[in-house]
Amino acid sequence: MTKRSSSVTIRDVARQAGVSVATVSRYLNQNAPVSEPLSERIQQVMEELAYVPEATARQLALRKKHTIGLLLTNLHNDFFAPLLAGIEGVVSEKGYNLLVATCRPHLYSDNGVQFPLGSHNTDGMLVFADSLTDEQIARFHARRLPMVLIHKTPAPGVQIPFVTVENKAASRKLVDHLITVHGCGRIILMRGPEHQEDSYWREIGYRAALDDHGIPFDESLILRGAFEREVAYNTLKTFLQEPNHPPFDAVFAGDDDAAIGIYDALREVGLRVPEDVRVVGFDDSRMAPFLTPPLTTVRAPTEQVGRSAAHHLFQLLEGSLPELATVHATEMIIRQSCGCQDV
Amino acid sequence: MTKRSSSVTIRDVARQAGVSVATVSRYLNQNAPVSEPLSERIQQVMEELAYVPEATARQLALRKKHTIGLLLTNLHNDFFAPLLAGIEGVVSEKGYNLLVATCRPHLYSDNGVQFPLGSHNTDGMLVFADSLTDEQIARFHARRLPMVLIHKTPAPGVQIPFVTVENKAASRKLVDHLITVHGCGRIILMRGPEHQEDSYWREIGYRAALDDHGIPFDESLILRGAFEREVAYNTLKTFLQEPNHPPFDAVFAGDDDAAIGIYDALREVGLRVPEDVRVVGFDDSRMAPFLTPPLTTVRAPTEQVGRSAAHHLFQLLEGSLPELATVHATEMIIRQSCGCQDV
DNA sequence: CTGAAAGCGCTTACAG
DNA sequence: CTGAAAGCGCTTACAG
Repeated sequence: MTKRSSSVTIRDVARQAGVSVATVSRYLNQNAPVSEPLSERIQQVMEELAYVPEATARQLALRKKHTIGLLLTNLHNDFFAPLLAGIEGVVSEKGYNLLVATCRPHLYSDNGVQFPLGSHNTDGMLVFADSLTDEQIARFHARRLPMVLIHKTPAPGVQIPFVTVENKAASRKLVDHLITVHGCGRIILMRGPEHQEDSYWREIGYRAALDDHGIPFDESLILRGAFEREVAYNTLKTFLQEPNHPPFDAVFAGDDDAAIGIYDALREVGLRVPEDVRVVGFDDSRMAPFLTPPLTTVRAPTEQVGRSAAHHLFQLLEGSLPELATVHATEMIIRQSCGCQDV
Repeated sequence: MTKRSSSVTIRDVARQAGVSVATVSRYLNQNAPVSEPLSERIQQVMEELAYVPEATARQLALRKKHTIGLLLTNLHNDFFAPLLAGIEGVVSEKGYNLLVATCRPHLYSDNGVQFPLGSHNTDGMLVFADSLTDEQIARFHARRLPMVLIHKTPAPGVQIPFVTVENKAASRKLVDHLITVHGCGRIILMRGPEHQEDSYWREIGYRAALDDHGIPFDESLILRGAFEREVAYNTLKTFLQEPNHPPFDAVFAGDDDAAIGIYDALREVGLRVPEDVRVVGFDDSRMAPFLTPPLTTVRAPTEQVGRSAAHHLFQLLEGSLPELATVHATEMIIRQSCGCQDV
């Protein structure tokens, strides 16, 4: 019952068991032989004292944190649940800890910014999309912090493994479907966040599809959606309230979450999906099949992306080189919001 | 360019700046006066060397981790996204780190189990539902680890703050609605996980409503749902395949996620919601209003629960005593799955 | 197989 | 205002 600290340390158990701390440490880590009798004494004392090793001391001595960091842009999208589930699964399987933080680097200047995650508290990081700028990523990389990027490609020449999803071809196919099968010609594109890669490639796919059919690109049909339900809702609402907005017959929502906002905005002005306007999304979130009408979208294996990313990070930590680029396949899922009948 | 470690330490900057490490430390923490000239030198050297303080060393010296732990049962339910968002918000606002882990204590014996989270790596823990047994909680509590329980009440006599949601009255009202307004009399209850409190109180509410109307409780109408979509689906499917299963006219899904599984199972055997069977849920997840038909349910302020819990934990860490019991109000949300018309 | 001792990178009385 | 030194709780050569 000492005054200074209520917690029992390795010294306490060593003293109590009549051995050196080195021996206790060895027993604990099973990394050097310890005789039977001593082992028993130590084990017993540890239980009596309910000893639990102080992780930070161990981390300091070993210069290894045994934890990986996950940097996200936010948590307000159902997209993140499966991503987290995938990551957490492999992290815990490896016996590691998972530190989760959100970070919007574009929001604040670089001066004196202390990042929530970095080499000071993790052995490696999973960096989602735009949670870090290219410059910040480069800085971490220069200091040799193991990283893998998720839904984000490193800057040219920077060799950081990344795992993402096929965006362009799938988007092109989706928009092509709208054009070819449903005769759409005035398709609104609800963009994702500025400078976001998924957003970028989905737009490229959209443009390619238009091009394929000789439909001119119309800037007035490009709206800001941010991959967020509320934002998409508000943007479309504003667009619709404009007395003479350009005509349109479909909207490519950017992602499923935005599609929901779009459904709402459309409904409020009495436009029916898909009769009056066709809507398609991206992600195939858990919700997509249950919307009214069920959402035609692109399936992205988000949980799998989480798992791959985590695996690759561990490969890095273990000294082997994972593939630099991992692009998971996506698949068009036809449901009814595009105008198709029940499948 | 030393061999041993690529990272620069406080000694390096002290040496380079021609001051003692104590001074660097003081400058860093701004907790003791440092003269202008030295401050400038130090600042400059820190930048030159790109110095970033080693968190673990600091944690060890201060005996404070500056991180809180969140223990979950799993991540495969959309319920967790808003919970995490609420928690992460206040944690990062406080400048703390968030360690996330999942844990199913009922699955393995207590022998030699090393918990992923505890006093060895956190300053305090947020414990969700049954991620820990009462006994395990008691053990952590005995060692004075600050904790707040989420959607879980401490064992009798154990004084640990908890934040949860009103389950019983809301469930009673919901079931009463089914009986009174829609004339249901054979209502299936899809239970949540075994021994789970939310599940327990929702059942109590269900029974109370039955009682209010003199409807006898029928064990054969109680099904296992686990608050999981797949489980609920399978259980109901099995039930329906039984050649002479008891008749029923409604199902109280336990939670919204289970409700989705129920929709599916019902649809597959050609039963329509709400015409043939009424369905109600609990949580009011983001998905609920978009289901077909829109789900009548109970709104639980999950993100707010996350915020409260985190706030209370910080109060504990700051030495003040938060309220022991925080029960957030819930509210019945009538939509169409119960048979009501568009509201 | 076991122990004494140095070291991991910080902080903070204590003395000046 | 500043520095020398002890301490936080571990691990691991080094010597036996």
